[in-house]
Amino acid sequence: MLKDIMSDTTIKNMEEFAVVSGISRPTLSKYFNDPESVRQSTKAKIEAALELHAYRPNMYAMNQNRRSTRNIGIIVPFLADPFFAEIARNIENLVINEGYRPILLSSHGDPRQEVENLISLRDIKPAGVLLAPLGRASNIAEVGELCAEFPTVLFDCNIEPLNYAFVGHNNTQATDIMVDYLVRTGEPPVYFEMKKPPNPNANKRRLSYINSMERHGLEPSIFSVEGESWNFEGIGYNRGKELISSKDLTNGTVLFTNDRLAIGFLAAAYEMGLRVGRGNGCALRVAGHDNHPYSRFTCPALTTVSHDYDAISRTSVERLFDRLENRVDGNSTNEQLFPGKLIMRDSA
Amino acid sequence: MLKDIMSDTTIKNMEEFAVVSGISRPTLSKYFNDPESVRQSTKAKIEAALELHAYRPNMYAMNQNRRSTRNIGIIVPFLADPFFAEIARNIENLVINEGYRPILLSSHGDPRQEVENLISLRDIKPAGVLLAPLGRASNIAEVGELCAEFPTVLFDCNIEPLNYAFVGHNNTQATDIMVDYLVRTGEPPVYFEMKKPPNPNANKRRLSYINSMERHGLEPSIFSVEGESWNFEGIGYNRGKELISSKDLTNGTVLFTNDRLAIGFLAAAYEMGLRVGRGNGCALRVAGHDNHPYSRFTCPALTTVSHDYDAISRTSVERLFDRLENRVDGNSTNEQLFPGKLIMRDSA
DNA sequence: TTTAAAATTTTACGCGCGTAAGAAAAATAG
DNA sequence: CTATTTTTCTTACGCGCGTAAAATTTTAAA
Repeated sequence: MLKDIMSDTTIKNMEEFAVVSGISRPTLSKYFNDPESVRQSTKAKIEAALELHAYRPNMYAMNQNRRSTRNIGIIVPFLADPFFAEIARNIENLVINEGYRPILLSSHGDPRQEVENLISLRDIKPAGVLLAPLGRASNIAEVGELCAEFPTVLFDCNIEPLNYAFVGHNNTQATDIMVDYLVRTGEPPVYFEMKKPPNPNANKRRLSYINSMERHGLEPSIFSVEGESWNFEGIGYNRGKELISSKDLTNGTVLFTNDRLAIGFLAAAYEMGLRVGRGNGCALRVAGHDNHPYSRFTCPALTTVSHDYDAISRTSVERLFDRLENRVDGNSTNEQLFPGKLIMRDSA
Repeated sequence: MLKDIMSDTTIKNMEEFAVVSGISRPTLSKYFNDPESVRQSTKAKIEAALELHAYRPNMYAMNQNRRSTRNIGIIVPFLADPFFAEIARNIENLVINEGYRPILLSSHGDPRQEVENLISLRDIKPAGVLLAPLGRASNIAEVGELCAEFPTVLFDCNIEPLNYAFVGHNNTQATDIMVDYLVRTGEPPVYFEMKKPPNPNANKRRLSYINSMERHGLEPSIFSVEGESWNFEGIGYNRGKELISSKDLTNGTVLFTNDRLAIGFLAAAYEMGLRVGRGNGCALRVAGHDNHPYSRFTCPALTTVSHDYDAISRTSVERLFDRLENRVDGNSTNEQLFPGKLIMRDSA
């Protein structure tokens, strides 16, 4: 590349770069740690030399000696879910903008993988961690140790016994507005969820559904279906087919605990000729929860409740950096929730 | 944790662990580099001590001095696409099984981000790299430098001028079997693609479509739609709506250059009351390409061509490790393609 | 049991950079 | 222009581990 052509010598370390730049090594070290910490004139000299000689400090040597690395560990439960992929992308960018290096790990829906991630995260000595736990299957003790060892912010899914910094979605309020909307606009909803949901958010949602229905003077009715994996669409599809053919679905509205189950169910309904939607001639209304990236493209488009993705990712990162840079007075509110927003589409 | 309770001393480095384990530091170093390289009896001693004292070598100190790190860089163009998320997951696991540490980066569909990734990858001094480039927007020079600097295997999308190790999907053959199937079973397909596809695979597919049609003695017909982002579903949806309302879609079958465009189109068709499928009473057949994880759940379920995901990810990793462990005679075939498989569902 | 081979220990140096302390130089204030 | 503050330079040591070489011990072979 250009830089190598212009310089006959290849810079191997900071010592050599000190020679060609005419700046002493300790000052260079200071510059690379924070470019603003040196005089403007020396900064200019360094950057001029950098243009010619293409040198980057050895990351391993740096991180071996620094009090703190600039790594931020990010762990999500299931990256193949576009929902988490989007959140991870947001968070990554925010972390980079703070001048840190995001390191993204996915637990792939597997508790053992999550523990593996927790362990291997220690190897990189992160300055901080943003962790979205698997939930029910998470190893609480291991997560607790991580929180004790590194500044950590949990997001998306809390582990309540830990009572640790958490930023997430207000499942109770979000479910409530959805139930309210459904009751106002048609048949009251029955609820569709997994018997053993991987994520405790599901419990909050179920409870909220029940409360909401009772507040409306209506009888809650819940389908709890089998299935333990993260293959939610598949579960929604298979259980949906069974349910539809069993004719148990007497009611005209189904509220799903999350969009991915609803996506699977909609495919099943379509295949079985069951017309879903809010229009005339529709046998069934369907609503979801999460505003999954694909919920716009279901048939019909899925009515759902959106997380405040933006606020949640932004706040998670902010809270972490507040702690890293000590601009926080210890124990602010542990749990920080953002309200959901009703997304009205065609399915309900 | 248990280990800390049982040992009064906290092990800070290998020196201290040498004392408590009764094994010399150089031997420990050897063990941590390859547990099988020491005598069974000493291995047992070390692992017994490890049970009691919970020590892990400092990654930064290790990697500073080792001839080669055990990091494998993995770069994918767009992780929020479940297609790539799935491939990345496969590859990650394979890399872990080889005893290496995968480091996953996403270019988020942005060429600048890709260059950033290429650069920041150098910081971790990877032993090898598995790179799925953005394609048309990729900085060929930068990718070329990476290939020259580290053992690299390209996958999913080749950068042909580089003529480098590549493992991918046989777009030509895959499109061909789809056209063949469509011609045998109904109206010959018109082709739907983006005018400026981000990925050169699209060019292969278009060409194959044209050749295939001509071989059947049929007139190729192509809709090239606008749109430059990676928001394929949105593009398929919006252009689909236009196309359907313009009545330009005289033909009864549409073959999409990829599933994500088809997913968006199917949503548009549904919304506009256009009945898609292969059965009686259907106005239009729709087929895709990729066997995207969500293609099972479209309405109707999408007929498509699948990549041999498994073979592609496995072979990519194998080829990389062949080079890393020198079990390869230099220049085997550069380009290695795996055939697609027709997935017959309800949309065509 | 003797001998050769293999594994381990001892000793010692180096990797590239962080960082501390005092001296020197440069910028700013008076 | 001198005094003071700020920044840089020089010097030096340490981080935790890889690794080389020679001495020593252990194991396997004869």
